Amino acid sequence: MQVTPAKRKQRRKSKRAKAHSLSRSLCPIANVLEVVGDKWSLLIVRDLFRGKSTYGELLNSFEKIPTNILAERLKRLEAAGIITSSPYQERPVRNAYTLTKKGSELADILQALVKWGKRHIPGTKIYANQRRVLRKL
Amino acid sequence: MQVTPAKRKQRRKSKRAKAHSLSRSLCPIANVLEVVGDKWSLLIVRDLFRGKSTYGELLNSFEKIPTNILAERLKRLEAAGIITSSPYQERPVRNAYTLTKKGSELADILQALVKWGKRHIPGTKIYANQRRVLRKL
DNA sequence: ATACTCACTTGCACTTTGCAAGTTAGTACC
DNA sequence: GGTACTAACTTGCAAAGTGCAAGTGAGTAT
Repeated sequence: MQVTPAKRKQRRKSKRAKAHSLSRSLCPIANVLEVVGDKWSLLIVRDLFRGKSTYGELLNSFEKIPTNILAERLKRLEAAGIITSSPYQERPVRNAYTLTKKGSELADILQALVKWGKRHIPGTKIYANQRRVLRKL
Repeated sequence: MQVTPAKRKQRRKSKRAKAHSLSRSLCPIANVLEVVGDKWSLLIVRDLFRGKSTYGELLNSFEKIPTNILAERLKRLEAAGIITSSPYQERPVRNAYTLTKKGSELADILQALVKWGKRHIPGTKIYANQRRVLRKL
């Protein structure tokens, strides 16, 4: 109780302007990659398709996403309207992350990735559960 | 004249082992993202679909890819069997980059990205030329 | 009161990116 | 043969991002 919080945020401002032209591109490909064009975002979406929903479940993905990256990506994905978080229980509050309609429509992209990967990268597999979920959409 | 001696500067080795588990994943999504899951690779592929082929043409993409990034990505994409480079003229040697069959089959992924982007990101467009090329495949 | 769990947050070393400037090989003109 | 120019990279370096481990806070269990 007596512990002083003293949270010093001290966020370092970027000195270099972030005004990179990618975001101003009219190309839908460039714009989509701005949102989900990194190594982890689509894996999080994949896991949500697979039925995971809590922070802990997502953290235990096979690829072992670092916890700070997961937290940051969840914020970004929520800000982008791809996922929503809502408490599934009070006391203690536990949030569940779920795909929005916009997010669930990423299924086409995941399917295309799976199709290409299975054809061109040896040794890849798809889990039955995931296939079923992706088929449905 | 003789072929110039390869001036191989010593590549800085990473001190931290790069043995991240992503590459060991069986999931095709994770594996595909290992290869093209960054901000630039698929834009290069997009431009090759659009008909660009030389280094200079790719450098002048709307999104202004930095030149060292372009050079590095071209090497990676070639190593991954997604593109090939071949001289289209001698004296001076000029190389043209083209998609392999494996690379051209990324069209499905690009199409899925375009479809989702047009639906969910306002202000995006697709160029007639690109649409035609992507339709063909 | 102590230990434990979940869901994060913070600190920091290391890595990747992005910008600019430099290099290499050739052509063009004078 | 000297300067100018072009294409295709390469290099240097600071800024931004990533990944690991450790810390935090709210709540539960004993």
